[in-house]
Amino acid sequence: MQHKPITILIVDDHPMVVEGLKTLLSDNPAVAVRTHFTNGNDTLEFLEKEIVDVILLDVNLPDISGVEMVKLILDKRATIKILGLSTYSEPSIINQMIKNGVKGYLLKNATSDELVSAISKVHNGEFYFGSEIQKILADSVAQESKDVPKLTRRETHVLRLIADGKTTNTIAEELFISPLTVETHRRNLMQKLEVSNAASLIKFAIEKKFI
Amino acid sequence: MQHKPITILIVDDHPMVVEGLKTLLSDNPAVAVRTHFTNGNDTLEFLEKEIVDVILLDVNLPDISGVEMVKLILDKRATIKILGLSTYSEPSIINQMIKNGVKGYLLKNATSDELVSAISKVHNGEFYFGSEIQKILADSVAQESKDVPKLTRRETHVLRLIADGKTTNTIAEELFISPLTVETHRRNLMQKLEVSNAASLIKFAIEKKFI
DNA sequence: TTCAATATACCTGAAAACCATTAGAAAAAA
DNA sequence: TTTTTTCTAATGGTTTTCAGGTATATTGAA
Repeated sequence: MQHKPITILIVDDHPMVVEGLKTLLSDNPAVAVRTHFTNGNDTLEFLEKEIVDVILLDVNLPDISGVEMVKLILDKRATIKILGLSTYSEPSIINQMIKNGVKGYLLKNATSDELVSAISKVHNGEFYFGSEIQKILADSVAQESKDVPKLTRRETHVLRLIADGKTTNTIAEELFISPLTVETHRRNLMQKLEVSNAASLIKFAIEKKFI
Repeated sequence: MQHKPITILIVDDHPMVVEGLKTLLSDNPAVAVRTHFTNGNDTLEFLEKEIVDVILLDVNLPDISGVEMVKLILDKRATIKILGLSTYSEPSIINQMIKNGVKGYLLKNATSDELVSAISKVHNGEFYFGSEIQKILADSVAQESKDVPKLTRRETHVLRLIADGKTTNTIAEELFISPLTVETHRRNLMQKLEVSNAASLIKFAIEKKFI
């Protein structure tokens, strides 16, 4: 049975990758690369007038973040299936992309087969996440549920300032609150995070990207 | 004037990039991609018997680190010109690669022109570093010369332990020295690093990869 | 071998951080 | 609207850090 080919839009600022994708997909009659863009704005402009079936979207574009792009594209064209594409796998970004509506996610070390399979899956309304991505997702879910004890906004703010090396008094001045309050926050932070000194607190802050 | 084409070996575990490079280079009669490998060991095995002019070497291979690869390749075939290739630019890695003997460095968002130009330059015995890389190198040199005030081995060790969240007494026990000595080290560290509290000390330690 | 750098150790006082607990006001959630 | 959470603040005490200086053994390089 002969279908119309799936039309593809490539959005990636790496010429090597763009050419690679085109080459990898050129053998396959089931897909047709319509065109490509190297930044977010051109892509959005194109989508004002035209439409494709699947977008291969690099996460790191020079102008607009991948996470933002997903939202903007789907606001405009809700039916387009977006397949995220990145070199390394950052759980938080992947999570956000999924929250915003990507239908699949590929690492750039994916094989030609994976690529085609991912495209046809998302085009059929299914999801596609490679085994590596699935592992990351599982890990991040597991971590989220146990690790991070949900800091309040104020606590997060105070933690950031503590980790900046600021003293209790400085923080108090900066936030227009009493040093005693700052100390209370610090103590609550240490309790929540189950640490017993400032060092571990700062380590936590840096590791969890609070800084 | 018609030269023999420059023979190229591509080493990268991303099929998309490999295909992209091949496509980008296929137009140009001055270069000829001999073959490609997706890991370090296969590459080294190949180089036992064969030789090429220029190797396009991805920094992040699955088996051997890029830095190590440069050394291993040049140990075997000192005349080969190696052009480093990576998506993101990590100063320390780039520096190490250069120390080990790469003749140039490209980011994967390089254009086709840059790519060809880089290849021909390194083949002619020149160096090639894109403007972004040059900026990184300049920055890292500038930083190195002023920032890091050369900690002694002991100080580094103590710093690591402090940043691990260990108390003075614990550190003292662990190193079989007096807690007072640990405090002295801490004090000297703070003086050297020009910070006035433990928090900043830990931040320094983490940022400078002491941990 | 001498000298400089390093690692070790100690003292002291002031400042800051840490611990435990309580509690009212404000904001968010139910 | 009521309930819960969060933010604020205080008391009072203990521990740790910070900053000043001093001093000795060890090590490595000139």
